[in-house]
Amino acid sequence: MQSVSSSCFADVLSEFIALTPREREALDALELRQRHVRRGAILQRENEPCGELFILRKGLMMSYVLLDDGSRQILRFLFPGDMLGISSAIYHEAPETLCALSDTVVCPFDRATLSGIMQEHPRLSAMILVYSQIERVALTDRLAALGRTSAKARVAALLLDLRNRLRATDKSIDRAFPLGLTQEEIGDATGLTAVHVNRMLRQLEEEGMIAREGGRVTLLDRGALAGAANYVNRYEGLDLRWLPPAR
Amino acid sequence: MQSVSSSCFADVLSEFIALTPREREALDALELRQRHVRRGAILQRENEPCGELFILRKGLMMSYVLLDDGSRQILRFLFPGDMLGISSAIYHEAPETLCALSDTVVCPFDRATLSGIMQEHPRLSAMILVYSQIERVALTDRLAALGRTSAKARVAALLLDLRNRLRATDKSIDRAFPLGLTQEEIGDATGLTAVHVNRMLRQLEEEGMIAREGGRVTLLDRGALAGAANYVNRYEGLDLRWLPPAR
DNA sequence: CGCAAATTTGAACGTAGTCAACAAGTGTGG
DNA sequence: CCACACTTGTTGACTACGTTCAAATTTGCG
Repeated sequence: MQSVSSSCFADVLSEFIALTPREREALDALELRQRHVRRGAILQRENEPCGELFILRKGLMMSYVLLDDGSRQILRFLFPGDMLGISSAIYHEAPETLCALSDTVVCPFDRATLSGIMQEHPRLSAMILVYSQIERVALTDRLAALGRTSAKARVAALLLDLRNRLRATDKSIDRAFPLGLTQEEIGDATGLTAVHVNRMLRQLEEEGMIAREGGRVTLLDRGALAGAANYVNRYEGLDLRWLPPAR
Repeated sequence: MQSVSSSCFADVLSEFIALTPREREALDALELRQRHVRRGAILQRENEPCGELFILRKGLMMSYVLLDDGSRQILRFLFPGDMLGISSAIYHEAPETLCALSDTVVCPFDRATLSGIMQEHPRLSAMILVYSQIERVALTDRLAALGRTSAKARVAALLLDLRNRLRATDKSIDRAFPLGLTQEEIGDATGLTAVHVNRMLRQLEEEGMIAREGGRVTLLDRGALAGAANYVNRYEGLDLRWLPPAR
């Protein structure tokens, strides 16, 4: 664990509002320490007491729950700049597991630091609420996908979402990106079996909507994919004019 | 629309923390006005600009999205004391529709009022964040249910959840409660067809887990239902010791 | 190079969907 | 108070999407 300078979370917020120096300084407190987490390692386990929150600085993680028949539901993929474990912080025991999908770097901080920011910076409080609401809406989109769309649509939506979220931190990504997930993981995110995910990917490929080679996916026809998936990018279309003034 | 006195939302928060007079007064600002909404009426429509937020004071509502094949996914049932439309407030256009399932009373307020509370009352900001996280976790439970559990388990989970949420505002409810939903609505919430919901209810009844008569449901064996559903009440087990001090 | 994990494919199966018809409520207006 | 229309609930027969199981093949990694 070593000390670092500027906040990754602040960079994400800067996409939407101009942070004041004081605000930026307060956010830096979230990322004073950093910890390396190897691929496959678990940062927080479901039903265990949860001490810390984290900012994900580098790499890809996921949150999931295990059902008592042993099956897994992946709730969310986590990208650099995401705040991890807010929902766990409000419970005595974590409602979900956090696990690294690649080698990652996270910055741990405690509830008191969050509490301090909420005391001193109403506009940052509001932005944290906004972020948790964006996540909420993204979850409802996935709920609708699992409840009411076909296997092909769910896989297409996942590919589009991955592409957009990767692009948020790496503007060089356009049509192609490294998948970084096994077909079993795609299945656990979309409520399908790995076998059926395979068939759906193949079908999307045969229909010319995507191409695959060596773990990389290319979205050949984003329009057609979006149509098949009725996908909405929830990081767009925000209205933040009502936020409290910066302090 | 007429003026009323004490806040319904404050009552909900009081279950978890002791509000100061100043805090209670600030929350009263959310419920200065009230509006009656008839069964079936729509309070906010998906993809339309969203002006107001609401506190639900009386009755039952739901939020849902429509997919472009015309199918509907019900995202959440809303009960007295719930804050409605936070997620809509952060977007230019509402991501979901709000619709009354019974005759209801809501208290409309605007973003500026919320913003004002967040400026003056850090602990209330934190509680609003806590509430949105409880809702988030409840959504992930449903995501896991749709992705990874059987039709019977989803229906059982919905019945348990309805019972617990109704009981939160009416302690007289124990085993029996008025369902207040059509089988089609249960299907749209659980990702099933009305026909299959009917079969599942019948099966739960035949197995002695529930009883039905005239729109009322009785949960005869909550343990067995909870087992079939792996259901967790997310309004329990909170850890709020870290909240900022009241102001 | 050798092993384990991941992917691919086929065949059989089963859960839930679809379609259709009928019954039971529910509310409205005559 | 009844007649009618409409919504909701119920049931059966058939269909289909996605699962399960199994085996072969490829990929990635130590």
